[in-house]
Amino acid sequence: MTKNLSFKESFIQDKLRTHSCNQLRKSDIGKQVVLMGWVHHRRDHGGVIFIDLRDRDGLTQVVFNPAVNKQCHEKAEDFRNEYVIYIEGVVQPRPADALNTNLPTGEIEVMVHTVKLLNSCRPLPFQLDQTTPVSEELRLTYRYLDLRTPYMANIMKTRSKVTFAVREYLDKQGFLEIETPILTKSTPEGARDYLVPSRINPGNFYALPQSPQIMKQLLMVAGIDKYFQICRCFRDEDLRADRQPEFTQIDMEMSFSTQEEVFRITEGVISSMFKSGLNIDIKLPFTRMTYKEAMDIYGSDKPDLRFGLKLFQATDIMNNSNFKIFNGTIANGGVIKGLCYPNGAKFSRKELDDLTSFAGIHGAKGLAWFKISEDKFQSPIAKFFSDDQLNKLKNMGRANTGDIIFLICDKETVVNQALAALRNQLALIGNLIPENQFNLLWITEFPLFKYNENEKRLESEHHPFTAPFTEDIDKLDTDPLNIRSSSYDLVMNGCEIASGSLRIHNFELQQKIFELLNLDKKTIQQQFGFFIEALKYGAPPHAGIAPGLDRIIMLMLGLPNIRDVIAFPKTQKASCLMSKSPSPVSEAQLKELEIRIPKKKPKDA
RNA sequence: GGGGUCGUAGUUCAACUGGUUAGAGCACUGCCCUGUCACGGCAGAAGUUGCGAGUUCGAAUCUCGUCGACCCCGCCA
Repeated sequence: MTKNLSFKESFIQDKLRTHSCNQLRKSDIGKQVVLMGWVHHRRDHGGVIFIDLRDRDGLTQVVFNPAVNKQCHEKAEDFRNEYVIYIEGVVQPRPADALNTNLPTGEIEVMVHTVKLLNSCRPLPFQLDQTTPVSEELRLTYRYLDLRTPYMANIMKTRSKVTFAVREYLDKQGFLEIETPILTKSTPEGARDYLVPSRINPGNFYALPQSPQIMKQLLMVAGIDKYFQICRCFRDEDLRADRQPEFTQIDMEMSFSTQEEVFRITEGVISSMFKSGLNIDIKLPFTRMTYKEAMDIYGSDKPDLRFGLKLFQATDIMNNSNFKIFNGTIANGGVIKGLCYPNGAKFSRKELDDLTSFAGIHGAKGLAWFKISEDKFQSPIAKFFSDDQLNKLKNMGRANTGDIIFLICDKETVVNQALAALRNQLALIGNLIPENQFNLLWITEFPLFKYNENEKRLESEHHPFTAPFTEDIDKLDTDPLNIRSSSYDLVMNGCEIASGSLRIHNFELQQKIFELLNLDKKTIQQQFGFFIEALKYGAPPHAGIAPGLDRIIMLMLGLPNIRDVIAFPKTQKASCLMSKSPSPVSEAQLKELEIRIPKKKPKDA
């Protein structure tokens, strides 16, 4: 047992703290106080010992002076980093030359006259003083230590405040918070489900919800009128910096509602989050843009509007040249789009090669570039084009001397995807993105369907419960790919942070949509039968949206990944380094579930 | 499934082109120090260079495989 640690003493009995470690100020001088917390730093001068006592909220310097209390001082000699201690003492002013202006409590200190060791601490796997960086691998393995750091503690506090603000706002707007099942039903379409085997019904599985979509619509049928839930969603897909297999949505649904009302409520939710989390007043209402506009000008349905670099059409200008690759691609239905990057003529050959391979990662087969100098177009392919073409290109890109124009020629989807990625990349390397700016943007009028080339069938762009755009509804049988939907996304700084739609509340229309998605009658009946049935019993018109809580907080705090806003996140391989999950289970457990794991074949077999 | 970056003491990093006993800061241990706040001083302990093969007289360094972390593509209604 650690020196000086007695089990008896280590329980605090009936004593409570009088203050947190970020509470005492000059006005408290003279008070008797009780503080408890962690030893953040110990400074031992042989005589007097200073300890920075830390809790969630901050630091307070506590002083052990042998001249004041010998026993306390002797105990403090053995204290080490992260020991948990109890102190009683008197708040006193610091000497005028020993103030610490870096600490809110820096004008005072507590002279200790009673001390108890509540717990000791082994040497740490990493230091918590944030003076040296720590690998994330280690932080995740000892997440409970990582969460003690002011950095993580502050994120958790902000997250809590923001979440509370959401509840408060939606409660005032008349929303009911209702929980929906975590053990629910697997449905086709969408992401891969996490499955949970049923012991009582062997061979059958629950699915964890990708979102409570159907349940919240059923709550509308149930007359709940306005529902919300801060709910966990699960999707068994590969992870990214901004994607975790379980994440939290602010799930909302409202009856007898319109897009305008959903926007108003959502803008209220978001602005209350910013107000409570950052004390920032977000400008309302948010900007709006149609999907078509966004794709035309930015090549993306989540454009970052904090910088320009708009795309332009160059198909007509650059067609019919001596450059056969362009001509051929256009003849096959391809397009040329481009963007002008100011002062880009100074890019080296290596930088351009890097940008070309970057475009390649995002699907482009090549990246054409034209450096603009006085009366000259420097480019490996300039020779294939007439002066007239090149001048028109310069005009189209509004290029000046010293700029560079990039062109990509391919199928429109590829062109847009690659140029949108290139646009973001150029903004990044050119430092064109202003800091501390929050650009919120509604994208509307998404297509209802997209075509899945592999499966040769229509897929929902949003989800199958999305209502078609009223004006386009008669195209269902004739021109489904050109139907717009009543769905909308909210984009912040080029990141999708919410997605929603007006829903289908008519069972015949819902059935029709399922059929267009090429789901056979049996599947529809098995997977969605109960839902279609519900729509037959007086389902009201309803609409909803689901902002992603983790992502919004990540962006609000300007963090590079979503893991930092989640207390116990998973690694890119979806495992928890701390608990080592997922992990094998016992034969007995598997037997109970009637699950057999096939033996792994040796690799060379 | 694919591409890329990385893995050295508890930790953060170093170790030149393959060449002596793999070094330093912090943490840790011991001693000293009564106004520090990333306190200071002296001394010490601490290494399967992720793991496994291979090349070589010789591997932290080169090659292959494997495990893990991160970023990206595919995927994510």
